Amino acid sequence: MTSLAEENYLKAIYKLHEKNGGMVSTSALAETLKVSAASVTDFIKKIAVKKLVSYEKSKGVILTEKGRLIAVNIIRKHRLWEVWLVNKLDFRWDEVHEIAEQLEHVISDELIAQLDKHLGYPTADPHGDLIPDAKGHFAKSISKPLLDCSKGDLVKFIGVAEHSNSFLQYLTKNNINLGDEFLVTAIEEFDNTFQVKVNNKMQKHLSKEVVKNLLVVINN
Amino acid sequence: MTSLAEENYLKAIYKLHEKNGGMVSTSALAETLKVSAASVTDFIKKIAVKKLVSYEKSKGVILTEKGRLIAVNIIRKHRLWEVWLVNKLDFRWDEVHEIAEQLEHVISDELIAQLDKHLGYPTADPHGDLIPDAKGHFAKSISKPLLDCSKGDLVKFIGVAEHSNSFLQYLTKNNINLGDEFLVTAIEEFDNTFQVKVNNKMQKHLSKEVVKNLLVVINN
DNA sequence: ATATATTATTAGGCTCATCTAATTTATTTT
DNA sequence: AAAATAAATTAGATGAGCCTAATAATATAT
Repeated sequence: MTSLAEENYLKAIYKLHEKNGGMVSTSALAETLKVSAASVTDFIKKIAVKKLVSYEKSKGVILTEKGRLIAVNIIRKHRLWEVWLVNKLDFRWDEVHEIAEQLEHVISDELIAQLDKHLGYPTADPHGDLIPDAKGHFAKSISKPLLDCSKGDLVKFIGVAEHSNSFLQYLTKNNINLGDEFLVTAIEEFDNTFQVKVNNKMQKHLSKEVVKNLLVVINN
Repeated sequence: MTSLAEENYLKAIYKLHEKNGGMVSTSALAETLKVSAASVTDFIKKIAVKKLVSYEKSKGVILTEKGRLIAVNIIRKHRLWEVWLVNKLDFRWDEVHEIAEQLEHVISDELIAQLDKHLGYPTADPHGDLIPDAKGHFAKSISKPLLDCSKGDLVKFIGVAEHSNSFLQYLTKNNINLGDEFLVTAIEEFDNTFQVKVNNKMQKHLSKEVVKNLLVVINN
């Protein structure tokens, strides 16, 4: 059916397309999957035959609907497992990715249905990423980077755009957590650094790199 | 490190040795792993080089301590996952084996430690099989088949010797559950059928095949 | 103790997912 | 537009884990 390698290729194609749009290049896939470009060319030719991607020689690939459904289903499983790891097993949000990378490949629709129920049908994972439903449908995201906010905005921090452990740990270390309320008290035009008041208590000074990766929704 | 195939071979060798004692034959492994005898010969030569088994040509294999530790660890993971599936996700005891077969290969000592804690450090899986500790040590089993009991014995049903879905479903259908108390009211010498009073309520007539596979401990 | 039947091993090959090196195609730069 | 650089593809090979068919070793029966 769908091998481990196939699942990983489809997921990588999905994520790269989501990030950069358009066709996904051989080299980008080689980079994210840590295999040679030659291996990628080989493999995508095989999954193109299976109608999981459409492939234009030397241009790149894009998922077909069939391929997209498989990819989204893996993402659904990945995010549900992450919720479980954080909410039930007390892992931190910077510890769960690698474990979920393994769990996402376990095959059992029954299992995922029961897990979803056990977790109370969560709509987002511990990083604020939306969890698609069993049919591969995502809720419409209403968040935007804090960078796009204006002085005086009162917002709620609901997700991260960057998932690196170093960024997650930076936030934890600085006591910035999902659900926090930010009031933008000042924006420095010159370097795009933000002054925010967190939960109406501590004042924080955040770099452009940080505010670009904090996803927020306008509060009320 | 340890591939999926390797884990499955080691587990199969462990289980066959546990069941039949002595060296494990090529044909028995081929049968349980559903591969050809030639593949088994090939594979055990490889894991013998890795010192996971000791192999005597045409005699069979037996696990080394190194191999045994890996096998027991997989069994530990399998049984912990089964407990989770039944206790937390509400699966029935006849539904969990196949799912646990996949989950047991997930690699993360941290995960297993947290899962164990989340489950309250269980000592047996939903079929009454003992769960080894993280060092690969089993508690000494004190159960025996109901078949070995005598008239008048008051015992507690704590495990099954046979794990087939048909047997598990037979028990469920007949409302015989782990933890039930049996009073042996009569034994038919001729065919080894047992009359038992379950939980001091219903009287049941059990075949030899059944009483052979019900594991019990003497109550008080 | 020899013949028969069973079980195990060897020999040779296959597929999957990967690799490196060589070549071709596409994109930039001058 | 030609030259230089970058990206993608092809060709040929490898290791893991499996296969079938042929042979060898062991166990069983006569």
